[in-house]
Amino acid sequence: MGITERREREKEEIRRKILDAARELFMTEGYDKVTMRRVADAIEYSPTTIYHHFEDKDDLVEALCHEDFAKLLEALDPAQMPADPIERLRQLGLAYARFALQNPNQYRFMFLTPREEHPHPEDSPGYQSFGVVRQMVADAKAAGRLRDDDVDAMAQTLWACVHGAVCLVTTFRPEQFPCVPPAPDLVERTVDASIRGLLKE
Amino acid sequence: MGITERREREKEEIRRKILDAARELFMTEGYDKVTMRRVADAIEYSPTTIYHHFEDKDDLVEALCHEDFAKLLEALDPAQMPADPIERLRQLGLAYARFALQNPNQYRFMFLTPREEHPHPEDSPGYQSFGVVRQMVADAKAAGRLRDDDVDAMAQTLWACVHGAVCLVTTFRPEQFPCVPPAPDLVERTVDASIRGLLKE
DNA sequence: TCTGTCAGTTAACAACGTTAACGTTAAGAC
DNA sequence: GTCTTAACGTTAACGTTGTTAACTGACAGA
Repeated sequence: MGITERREREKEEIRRKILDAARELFMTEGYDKVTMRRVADAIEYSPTTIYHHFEDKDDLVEALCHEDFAKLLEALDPAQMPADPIERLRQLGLAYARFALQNPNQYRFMFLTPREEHPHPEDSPGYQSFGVVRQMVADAKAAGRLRDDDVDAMAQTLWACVHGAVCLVTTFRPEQFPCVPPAPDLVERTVDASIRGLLKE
Repeated sequence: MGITERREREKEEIRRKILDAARELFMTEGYDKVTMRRVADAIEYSPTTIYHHFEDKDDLVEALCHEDFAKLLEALDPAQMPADPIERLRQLGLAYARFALQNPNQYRFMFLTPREEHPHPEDSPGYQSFGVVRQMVADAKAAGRLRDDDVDAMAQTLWACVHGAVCLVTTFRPEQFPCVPPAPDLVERTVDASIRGLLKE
């Protein structure tokens, strides 16, 4: 049975090659510039080959971003956060923002592109990432530090605020910002303000 | 000179027709579905004609959104807001969100599409819209209600938070939300939390 | 040795943004 | 009244995109 295994391995290898080439293009030039032909050129295969490994372009980019959700989940590792529940939340927000600013194109696709697709399954990194936020909010609430009872709503509120800040910063170049360029610490300020807005008192 | 005037008028009319047809497509089906050919079909002209009125597709959509910035500015009319500076800010945030939720496709193009283009000129509705926010934050600060001194940074923070909430709500359908569907009042909650996060005390 | 599967190819399709080349119309110059 | 010129419209094409049908060749298993 070593032959079919080698076949499997080879198939996996070229799938990997496609993903790597696509990621390179995606990170440096964005979604539009990832054309099937350019990816094919990069790996020195014909465009049709890609369709033997991915259903279509969206499926390819989806696979790319599936991997990135795993990276996001890693970046949010609670083990690396301080003990104080509020300080933990703060560091979580900053880690999330750091990921977004370091991978703006992936971030756009992950959180800014409407999907026809079904929800993330419960064991997916995407689902789990939100679970981390939710858990930390629940902890802060259990510690009596939050003003509200609805953990989900509070977690979503925090997420929304940080999401908004990184969207603005990654969409507009500084000189395109309305009136004045973005405060250099806009993301931090947003994290702080949104958390403060949920605190008791 | 009545003739050249009629010519002008006719030219303006077809420009209007193009814009209206494009807006219809844009609102109901989104940016991708606005193809030059479909717009041309809708107004019963050849695609080439559009190029006599707009430089290219982006120029067309840009013109569309220029009109929408004017609508946004209208929607933010401070005259319709209550007197209390904090309550004013709150109503401003809600009005902004209402505009975004009612015109999701335009909103995406206005605030979520990276532009090569230069900043909005000072007298443009886009620039002025942020001016409204800025002014209300300045008023609240003058009333001694805010904790911080940097008016621009605070205005941007508020903007970021509301922006984030409407982005999430317009990007994901409820069943695609991670873990649980969005709190029905997520936008309100975000407005409230972000303002609260800037208050003195 | 034959057969069927599977990974890869070429060549084409339809749709897109865009443009060159070509009418047609009519305003303004003489 | 005739000529020129500009404006506005057309058709037909170019190059690019995602995608697919139809073929080719290798090779495991009977």
